[in-house]
Amino acid sequence: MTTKKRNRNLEKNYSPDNIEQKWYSKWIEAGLFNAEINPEAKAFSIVIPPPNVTGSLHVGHAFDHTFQDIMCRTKRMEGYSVLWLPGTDHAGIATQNVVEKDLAKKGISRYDLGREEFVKKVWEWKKIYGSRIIEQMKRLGNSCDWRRERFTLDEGLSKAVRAVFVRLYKKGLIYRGKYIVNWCPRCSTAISDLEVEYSEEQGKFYYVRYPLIDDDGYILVATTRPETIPGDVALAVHPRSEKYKNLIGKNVRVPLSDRIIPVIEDNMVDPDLGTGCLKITPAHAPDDFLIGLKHNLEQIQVIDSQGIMNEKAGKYKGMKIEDARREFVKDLEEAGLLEKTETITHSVGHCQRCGTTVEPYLSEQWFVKTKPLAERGVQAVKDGRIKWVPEQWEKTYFNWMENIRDWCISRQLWWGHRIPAWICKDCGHITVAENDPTECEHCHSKNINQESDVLDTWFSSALWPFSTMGWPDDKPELKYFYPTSLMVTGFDIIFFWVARMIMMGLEFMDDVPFRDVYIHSLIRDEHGKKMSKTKGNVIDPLVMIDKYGADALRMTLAALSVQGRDILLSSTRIETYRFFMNKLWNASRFALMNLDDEVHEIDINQLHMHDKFILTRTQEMASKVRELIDSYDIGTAARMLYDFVWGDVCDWYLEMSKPALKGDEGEERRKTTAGVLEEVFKTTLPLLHPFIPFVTEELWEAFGYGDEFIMKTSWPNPKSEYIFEGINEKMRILQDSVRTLRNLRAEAHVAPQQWLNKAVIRVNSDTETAKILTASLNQIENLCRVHDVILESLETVWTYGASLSSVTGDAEIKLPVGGVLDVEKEISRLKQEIETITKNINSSQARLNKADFVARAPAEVVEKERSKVSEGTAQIERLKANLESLSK
RNA sequence: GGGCGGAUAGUUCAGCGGUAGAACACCUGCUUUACACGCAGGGGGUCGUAGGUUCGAACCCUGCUUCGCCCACCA
Repeated sequence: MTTKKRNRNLEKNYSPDNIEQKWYSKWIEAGLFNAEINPEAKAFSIVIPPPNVTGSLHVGHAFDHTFQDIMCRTKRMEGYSVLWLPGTDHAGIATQNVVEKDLAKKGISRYDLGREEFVKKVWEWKKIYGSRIIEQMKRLGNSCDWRRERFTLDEGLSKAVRAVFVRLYKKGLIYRGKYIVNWCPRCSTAISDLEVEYSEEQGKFYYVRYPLIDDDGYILVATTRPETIPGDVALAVHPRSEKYKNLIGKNVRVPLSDRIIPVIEDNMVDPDLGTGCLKITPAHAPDDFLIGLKHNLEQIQVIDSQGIMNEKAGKYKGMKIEDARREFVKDLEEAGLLEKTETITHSVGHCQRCGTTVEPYLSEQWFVKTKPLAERGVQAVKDGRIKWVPEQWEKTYFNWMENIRDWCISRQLWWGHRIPAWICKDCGHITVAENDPTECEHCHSKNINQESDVLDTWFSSALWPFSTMGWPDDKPELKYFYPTSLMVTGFDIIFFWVARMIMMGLEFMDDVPFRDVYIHSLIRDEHGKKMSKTKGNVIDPLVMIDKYGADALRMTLAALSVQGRDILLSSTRIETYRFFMNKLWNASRFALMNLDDEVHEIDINQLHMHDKFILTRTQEMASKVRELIDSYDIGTAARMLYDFVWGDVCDWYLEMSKPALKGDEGEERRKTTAGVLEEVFKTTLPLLHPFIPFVTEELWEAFGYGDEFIMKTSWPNPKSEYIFEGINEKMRILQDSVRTLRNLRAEAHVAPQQWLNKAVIRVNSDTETAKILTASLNQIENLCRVHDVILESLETVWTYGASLSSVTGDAEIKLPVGGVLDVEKEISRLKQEIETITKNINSSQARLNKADFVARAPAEVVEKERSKVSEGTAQIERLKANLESLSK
């Protein structure tokens, strides 16, 4: 005989406040999140998508983390050795911008401080905000191995970044060159194609005349950027353009200047766009740049890195782009060179971080040659080495990877991994090395300077799955936990991050970075709007945790999670799940009030139908929830648990167990019922634990199981001795009868607490229904608050006087009401009921009348229709008999 | 220009081939000793639209309407 130390003094209402903090500290103390290399166990690993150190955790993170935590906790319970590796991202531009903004408040610019001082300031910022984010993760309940926390700019990762850079460079997969890049004049740095966000905007097409040399007339060119005309070096037309064929090879004069430029042909020109003639400005437009290279044209830069016109722009020097444009157009007009303007909508690129209009800018930059890397990445998914969930994202991935362009990785910033390249002032040679060189590797001059640019922040993120585990050193962690099992992230960073991790993982580990990648939807507000600080519709997870508790927030996010649809979150939703915590708490409180210290065995022979029902359902939950979680469907799992606890356990089982627990059914029944209750909670709490870790741990202890943390228990295996075939269907008959009788009570306006004297259930005595109901009469009396429920055959002569009647299945349920029956109302109710059933019979009959249906539909479907007809017909007969007796 | 996703009760969403479900909101009645963070009951939907496949369609296929997202070098 075992006994447990139960805590029967639970507060009446659940309060998460102290409980969550308490358990989190205990878990940490006990080292329960620590990932250990255990050759005996299978590994399960996740590296966290490192949040930016720029701010605080938002509800999107909370969702992301809840999902990962549910996976990790479940896998631990399933016996895996689990690593959930946490960390944060230095977030290059984003962080530099916030710190700069912060400094600007004090009137300081980064140039005032100088590079070294400024970077020091950012590190100070990182210290404060980075640790704040970590604290927030802990409040959520994240079961990360904090001993292994990493930062994308820490020493180990810097080593990895350098190693990767050098190896890619030596392999020819990183190159440096002067190209047109996307340039943010405000951030004063190059950005990658992905960091440009396009939006449709109103703009103007200026139709400009380029006077022909040696000929009368002019060529008309449509441009949106007249201020770049001083940078023009040619006009281009399509080689097969009828309109311009004979102008190829002629020369024109650049408007408002003396420069003469040629008319060339190039098939990149779209003859149907604008006037069909394109002005070529290689320094300020990507296409023009390519055409310029092809035709060996000069690159004349007229706008500088700050978006200001330079000396090549002549009189416009010093003007901002917009001002220069206005002035230039005015001058064109005065010179009679502007034919017309036309309003158009075109898409304009903006800097992802600051919204400034992006300029195509010619500059010296570093690039990753992505094609060869991408090919392997595509192959890995095609081979099934990486699985996308939901699968649809595979297409998006392929589409991008198959059309990938080289990745501009250099940033003219101060915060980030400085590019490990040293440029020799004497011979110009570039030395790329993992360790700081002291001399030029080519001419051995000591006169070398390190490249001042830093790397795109995503460059270091791309290495995250292996750099965090000690690469390039040969660490046992790498062997054991790499490839990681799962990557959980949003679709917004599939290209930025997921694709690049795949490429880098394959290149440097020769294996995929993760087996499965789960892409979840975005969290929006209750109206479907994207949450943003400016809109003021942000739901702060920390505020929600303070208000409702972390468990409630987690359960909400889990239950709302659906594949392929945005998630709309509101605080009333969280409230619903907050109520669920209380429900679970009180159900447990009830159980504890009725459990002895002694743990009672379940005597199978003592079980009633509802005991068998709840035992069976409990075992079903153990296997179903596990299956759902293993297939990443945590939404269904959470909702199923919610319904099970609230519906099956609380609404039905706890109510039905009351008489036995009170001792009304004898001591043996009391003990067995206690045993069932114990089994239900001992199994269900662990199933709930991954979703709501805190409250389940607290209850686990209250039940007296606290010698071992619930976190450390194994996932419950369904026990076959507690699975009773067909019990759910049997239970349904009881439930339907109860519902029908309760409905009659409500019809009769009987107050819920009032006990009625008598109710009658009439059913043929040799039926299954009769058998089930006979065994459950006490339960029905109890659940419906009727002192005496009488079961009698349908043939028995009716002797109980005026009554309300209804039917369910093959039973008729009657509630005698003495002389107070409202006959009129009862008649119309019965008629209504007859009508509904008749409609159902008719639709079933109509189907059965079709030969095709009977011939082609599966036998069981046909049989179901037949029984619906026969049962319905019988029900109508009974209802009609009741009607008749009323009409008399 | 390509691609993807959504359109189901007042609202937010499940369901994805066999007679429409949940939560919230709403209505009726309740201090039923686990829980008013609750209990019991109820009203409310021709499942965007037009066709097709099928014995049978909210569910599969095709067009259309509509909302949203992503990609692409419209000068």
